[in-house]
Amino acid sequence: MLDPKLIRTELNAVAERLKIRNVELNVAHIQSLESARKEIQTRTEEMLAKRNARSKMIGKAKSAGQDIQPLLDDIDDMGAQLAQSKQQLDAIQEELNKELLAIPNLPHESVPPGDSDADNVEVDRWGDPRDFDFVPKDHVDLGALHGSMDFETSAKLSGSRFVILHGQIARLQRALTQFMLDVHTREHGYQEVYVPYLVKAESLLGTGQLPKFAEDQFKIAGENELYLIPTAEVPVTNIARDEIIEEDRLPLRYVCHTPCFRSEAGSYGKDTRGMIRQHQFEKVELVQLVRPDDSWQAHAELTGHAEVILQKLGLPYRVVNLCAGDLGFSAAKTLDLEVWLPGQQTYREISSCSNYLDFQARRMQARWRNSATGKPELLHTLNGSGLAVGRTLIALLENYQMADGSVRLPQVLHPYMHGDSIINVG
RNA sequence: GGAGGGGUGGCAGAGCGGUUGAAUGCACUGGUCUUGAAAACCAGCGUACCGAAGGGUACCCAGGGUUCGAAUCCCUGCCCCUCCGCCA
Repeated sequence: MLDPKLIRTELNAVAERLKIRNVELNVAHIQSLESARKEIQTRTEEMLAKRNARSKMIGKAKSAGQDIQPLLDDIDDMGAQLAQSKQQLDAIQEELNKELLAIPNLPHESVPPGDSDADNVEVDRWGDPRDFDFVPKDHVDLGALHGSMDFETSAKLSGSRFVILHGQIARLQRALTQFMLDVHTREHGYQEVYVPYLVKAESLLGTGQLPKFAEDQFKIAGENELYLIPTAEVPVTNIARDEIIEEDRLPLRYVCHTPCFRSEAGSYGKDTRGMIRQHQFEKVELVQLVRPDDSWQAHAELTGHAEVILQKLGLPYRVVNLCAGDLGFSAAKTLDLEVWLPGQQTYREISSCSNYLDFQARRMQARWRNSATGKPELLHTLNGSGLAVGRTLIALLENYQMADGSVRLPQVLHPYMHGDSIINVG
């Protein structure tokens, strides 16, 4: 959520800035709501003040032992009027709040203009795509060759966009997860957390998936309103919801491995082949809660932490600055890491590292105590994949395949594979 | 699933329906004292909204209700705790 003060005082400037996202703010509507709110609130509070003063007088008279009956007789009935005024105020505040919750974050000045991923700007590139002396297969063909990536049986169990992994490939996914967690906890100073995979609507509201993107979430049946998490970002960031964190505990750096569940509504026909876009996938997520002054520095560091994984695995990638049109709802800026996939001859997103500034923190009331002012102030929140495990698995298979379909594993993974250096076919 | 007990400021913890935004302690900030620190003492110390200001309004888990007046009484919901049962 944007600062309501900003909406009140700089509405036109906010609307102007949001145009870069192709978001058209209904300025007139918000302005009329706001001025109505002001008027009704003032009127309501005046009535309340009158009522309070009167009641206080009765209380004084009574404690002084005076007869309060004349005072009671004198009271005109303003109850109905007050109730009506209160109701109007509630209604208008609710509507105003609804409007505010639907406004996306303001893009940072370094965010390039543009409408789609075609307008994203490459800012860095690491590693050279390997030269193959044979035609590299994609991960689906490789998986089939190994007999350990099964989309037919998973479809029988659960429908499309699921997978069953077997044997060494299943183990490789687990190895990658352990490897990533170890690097981030041992080398980058993150604390490992384990969190619930089902969350309340409030938590999704806090990070910005609700109310606008309800159709992207899996909501479970049952008496409790719970959702499967689309990313560990939701439970981990919400740890700080309604909390005031002491300054000496900052920055908080969490790393968390969870499955992620996405309905992928609206992506029909997109990435239907293989493991690129699944309803369920594994991810290792980095989350940081920092002092506002530190968030851009933290964003650069966090992105670097995700890059380290790709570098250690020897996977070529590029860094892309998302254009305004491709930027997520809550983010002020996002750097995507895109890994090279020889089977597709293209770079594909494997990590998304975002700074949300105080946008999520305001929704969640996640605060810290500023020792300079002594006051609680909003935190800045950030997160990034470190990395998407399923896509890393794909990238490894495709980049390290050999002519016969076997896969040579990078050194760093050998300990996690019980010393195996190659995944052989058959 | 059964039976009880709770949700009050950063924390702990009081609070006959009336001058309570809320005692007290801790923590925190400033001051006195001290070479310095500790201790002691004094003072200050919630959040949000409206207003140029004086000031006003709201908030004691949430939502309703009773009342001239609700942290305090009633109802509903949510959450937590204890005991019993069941269970990976």
